[in-house]
Amino acid sequence: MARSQRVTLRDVADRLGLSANTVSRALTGKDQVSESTRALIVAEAKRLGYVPNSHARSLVSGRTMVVGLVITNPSNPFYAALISAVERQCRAAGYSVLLLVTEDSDENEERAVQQLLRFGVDGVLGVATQSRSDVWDGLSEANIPVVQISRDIPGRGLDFVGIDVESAIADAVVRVARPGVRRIWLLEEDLRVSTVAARIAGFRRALDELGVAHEQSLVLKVPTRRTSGASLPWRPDDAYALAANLITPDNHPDLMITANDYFALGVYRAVRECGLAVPEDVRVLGYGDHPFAAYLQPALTTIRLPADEAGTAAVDLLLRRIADPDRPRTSTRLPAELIERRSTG
Amino acid sequence: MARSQRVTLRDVADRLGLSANTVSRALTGKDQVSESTRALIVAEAKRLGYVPNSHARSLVSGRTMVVGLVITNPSNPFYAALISAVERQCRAAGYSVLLLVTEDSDENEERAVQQLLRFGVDGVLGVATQSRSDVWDGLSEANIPVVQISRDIPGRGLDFVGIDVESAIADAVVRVARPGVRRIWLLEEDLRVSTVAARIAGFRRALDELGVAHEQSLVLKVPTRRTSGASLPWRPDDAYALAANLITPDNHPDLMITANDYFALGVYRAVRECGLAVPEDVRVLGYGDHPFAAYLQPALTTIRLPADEAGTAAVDLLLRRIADPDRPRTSTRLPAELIERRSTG
DNA sequence: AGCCGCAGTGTCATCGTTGACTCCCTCATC
DNA sequence: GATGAGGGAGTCAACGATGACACTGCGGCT
Repeated sequence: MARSQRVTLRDVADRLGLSANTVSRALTGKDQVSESTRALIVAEAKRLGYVPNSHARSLVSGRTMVVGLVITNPSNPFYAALISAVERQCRAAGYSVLLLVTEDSDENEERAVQQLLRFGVDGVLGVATQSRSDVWDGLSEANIPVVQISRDIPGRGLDFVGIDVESAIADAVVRVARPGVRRIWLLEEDLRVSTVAARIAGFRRALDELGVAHEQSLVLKVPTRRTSGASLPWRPDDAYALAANLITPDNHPDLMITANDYFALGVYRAVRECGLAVPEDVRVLGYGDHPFAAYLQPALTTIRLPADEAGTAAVDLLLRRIADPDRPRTSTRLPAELIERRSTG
Repeated sequence: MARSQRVTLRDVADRLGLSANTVSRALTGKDQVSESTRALIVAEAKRLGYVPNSHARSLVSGRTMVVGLVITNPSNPFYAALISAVERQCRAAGYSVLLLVTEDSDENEERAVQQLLRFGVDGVLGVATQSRSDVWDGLSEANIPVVQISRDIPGRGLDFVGIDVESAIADAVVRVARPGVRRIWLLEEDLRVSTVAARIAGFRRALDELGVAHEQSLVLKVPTRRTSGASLPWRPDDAYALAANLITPDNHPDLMITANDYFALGVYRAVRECGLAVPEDVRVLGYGDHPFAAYLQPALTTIRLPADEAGTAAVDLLLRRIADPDRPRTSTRLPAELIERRSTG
């Protein structure tokens, strides 16, 4: 198999006795070419299998038609859905997606930003690790627009699209806590990110609205293992271990809120194993509405996150920002919907 | 905010009264530069915030340090894990990942290949739609190595890394079907892809080994909805609808195999609702070992897929292929492990 | 002293495409 | 028939980096 050289504009031009520039104009739809030669050129380009070289084009035009997508962990179903939505929306607009995974590590995030700078992407969509707030400054300095997704770094002048986590949790807890519910626990991730903070804030707000003393309540943190592998960030086992240690027939919450539906699996087991029942003794409220939630016994009440809308909105916002770098900064928080099922009675 | 021009080699060179070429040599680690000037250059480059332009580099070198990853649906947990593993392995080798999603559509797949050609990626990892077998030829013609993942298109001379689905299913079914099991049903996806074919083949092989008449068995296909959205490809509801229609106390399989664990959720409900029990009346064998499987009631026996290993192996293979285009074609099928739990008795 | 070799630099061309500019010819106009 | 306008095409430079090659000294050798 001969190492076939790639077909260039010149190849097409030489075949037809034209200049490379004319071929370029013809193929990019400029109007300084007669329709007859354009037809010739298009036909010949197709015949030779001409494919434009995007690097050469980027080099001279300064645009790449590539968007960077920085994600902490694609196995997180919310981010997986986000990736799909972002890719689809970018594709529709003619952009390609360069995917960078940070695994929630500082160092990877920095390297990702570096890669994006080398590439000179036209824009970036990113879920920040949030352990440092200045990591993304390099992009701003290079005039590359950044839209933060899900996690907000305030004060950096970046656009943001996320979910109104605090209200979602607050409203859901109030809704789900019927009279008689006094002890409410929250089973959280052990991460220093704004979404966790927002869930805790929503939880507290609910306690206030319900008039429940904060002392009766508890925020538990499931130790986070940095999954270096390609696995789900949340392990039901970890939630189970923590819950099983604390829940006894004499000491248990009336309502348990979990940071995700996978943790709820662990809680179900812990509750069951000490002879209690969901929802009679312990009501459970999940988060994320993963597809299995409706099929648990009892079916899990949870909060559905609009991942698809968030991804689409983020891309739309980014494209508008690329088109007009001077438009005012935007911060959008989409509402999340409570899905009531049997686990809350 | 002034539209800050990007810092180039020339900028660094001019500052120091050197030529651009010397700066290039210093920064790329060539040995024709004195250590003293190299130190000067490195310091100045850092001070100015120099970032190499990858497009310029690609243009002249012909290499991009980018790998294309073509996936049908990132919300499929197996592919999500694959994405993570591929990205991590590529990152470790200094490659970036361009992500293209096909949504199992012909047209998108073709566009993806086109994009990869424009980009001149150094290699491609792809899950093929398999509705046409020649879509990937363009890449081969351009001497871009392709490693097929999970789904194999034979006869195209492409490297392949996948899972030995047929043996996994065959062995698992034989293992799980204790004496007394006569009627075995398989609940499949309705897709014309090789993995589905392999599961069916494994199923048939198991029937033969068990000496069960094929007439007593059934392959059911859950109608596939093309999820244009960013959602899971498998809906428990669909499996439930199909299973609930066919399973009655008088007419039910002794063992039900499902193409994925989400379908098993639907089967659980269908079995339960007609007054039967898992595993006493109907044993259930899932596929994929999704994290909730261990937490179902009863816990689901299923097959664990080595997504992480597959992704890593695929990247390793691709890199070796890039290094040596003439090495013989490789086809690897990783074994999958049966995880026995209560749903099979 | 004269020559060679080599480390350390600079110069030039090149990758493929596009933008700015120039050129030429035709056709309409007076 | 001279003039101008303008469509259609070509020429040249440039984007930023790198490879090939040329050049400059300096030290060591004969």
